[in-house]
Amino acid sequence: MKNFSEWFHNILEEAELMDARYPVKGMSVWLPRGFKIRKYSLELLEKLLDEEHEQTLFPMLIPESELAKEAIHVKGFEEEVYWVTKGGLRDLNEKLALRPTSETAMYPMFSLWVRSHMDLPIKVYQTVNTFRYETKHTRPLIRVREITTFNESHTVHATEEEAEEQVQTGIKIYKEFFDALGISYSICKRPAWDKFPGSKYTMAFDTIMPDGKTLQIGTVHNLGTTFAKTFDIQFENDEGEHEYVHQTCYGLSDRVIASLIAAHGDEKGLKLPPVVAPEQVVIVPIIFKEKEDIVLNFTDNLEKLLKDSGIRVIQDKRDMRPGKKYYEWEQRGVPLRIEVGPRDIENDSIVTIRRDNGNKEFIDYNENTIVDTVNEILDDITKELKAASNKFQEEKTFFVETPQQIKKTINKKGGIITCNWCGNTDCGKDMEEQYDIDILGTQEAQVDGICVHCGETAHHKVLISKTY
RNA sequence: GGGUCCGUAGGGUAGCUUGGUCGAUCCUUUGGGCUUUGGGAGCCUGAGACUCCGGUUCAAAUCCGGGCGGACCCA
Repeated sequence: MKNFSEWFHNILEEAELMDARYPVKGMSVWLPRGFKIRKYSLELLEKLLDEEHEQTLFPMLIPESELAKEAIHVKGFEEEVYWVTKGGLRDLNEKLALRPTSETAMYPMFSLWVRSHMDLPIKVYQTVNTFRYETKHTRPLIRVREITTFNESHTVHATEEEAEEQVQTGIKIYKEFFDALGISYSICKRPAWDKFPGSKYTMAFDTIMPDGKTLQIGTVHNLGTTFAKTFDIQFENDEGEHEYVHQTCYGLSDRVIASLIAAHGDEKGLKLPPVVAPEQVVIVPIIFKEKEDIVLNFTDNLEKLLKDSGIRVIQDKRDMRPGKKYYEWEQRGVPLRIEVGPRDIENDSIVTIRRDNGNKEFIDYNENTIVDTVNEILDDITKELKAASNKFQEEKTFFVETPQQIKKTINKKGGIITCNWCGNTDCGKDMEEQYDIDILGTQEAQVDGICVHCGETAHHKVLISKTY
């Protein structure tokens, strides 16, 4: 892929996922095919969350007074908040913010809900849209002004330990989610200057894009008691004393879809993991004059068999050359194509072509086993897509030991660089400036030696890259 | 915040320097018809655009000013 940016922009339109021509900067339209991918992705995620969370829905408007309560938090967002200032022709008494995220919408309510330790823990999530007035270059799904798909979980606990455990649970859920989609990732602790405003610390998932830059695709925050103190969320413990709660929150966004597209795509177009593909199988009947009925009878029957078993299948009977159909469905990322022509029917076989590796196979046709056969292939495609994505991220991750190597590696190979680091904020910010990169964060590791940048004793393994 | 560049059918473009030949080029898209179908077929016939406002001029897609929109670079 020569130019990822351009490829990404084009594929959204070519595969009929989104229309970015909506006349407001940073806002796009989900087209039916894109919306289905989004829907299947969300179903997968919400199923994982439902095991221990409950789904809720909070209002989109937040009064200025609530939004402004937590000083550090609001500072992190104030430059990108959209405001509603009028109701009809009248000025509102109090400005209302379009939620940039929902802490300040939810936590005043949590304060009402929590009375005793019996009310804890609370674990809720919602999937909503949020708004951020981005000033940098917007890009569909990656940097947008309306995040149309913002899945945010919020939990409330009696103890610090429980909150700490919940952070691990959040990470575990997201891992499972990304694994199911075959999206590779690295996890690290964001540096102090880049954590979620108001949080104790932030754990982040980053995936690597085809051009070597990384994209943040998920975050898990330990909020400590900051918000509890601001919004007065207290409970009565079993000794009758009031204590502040410990909170976490974690979220995912449209960027998951962006990384899904980026992780698996190639020059031909999308490669969709079967679990989220709007069409998992496309049947292309090869129709010759005088033999229409033979072929169509066969493919209609095949389509019904697959459909009845729950496979998302589409038969393409359009009056077009088969070649054109192949290109089109490949561009759209359908995992498996089945071709059936008169010749195959004579031989009692069908042709399968996998989108992930392009392999073409003639397989014997048996009505009783075809569903199993197709499911096996789809499962294998899922595995292969994930393996390929993980391999790419591994190959693009480099350990370096000198400042020269940082520059050289970033410029030549791109990707993620790991090295020893002192953990000092001044040193970190200096690195970001000097090497023109971002510090993603640190990972737990036994580190010997010195900081690659300042030469002090190293305490961490740090991840750095160019980012979106 | 500062700077550079750019706006021609749904998408991509030619024309602009040197105003007139533009009734605006080509590819793609798209309606209808014929024909055809094992990797983007062909033919016939239709559809579709000069970002907006003002100025200069006999004459503006083309020159000038402004608005709106977009891309990129720097802080």
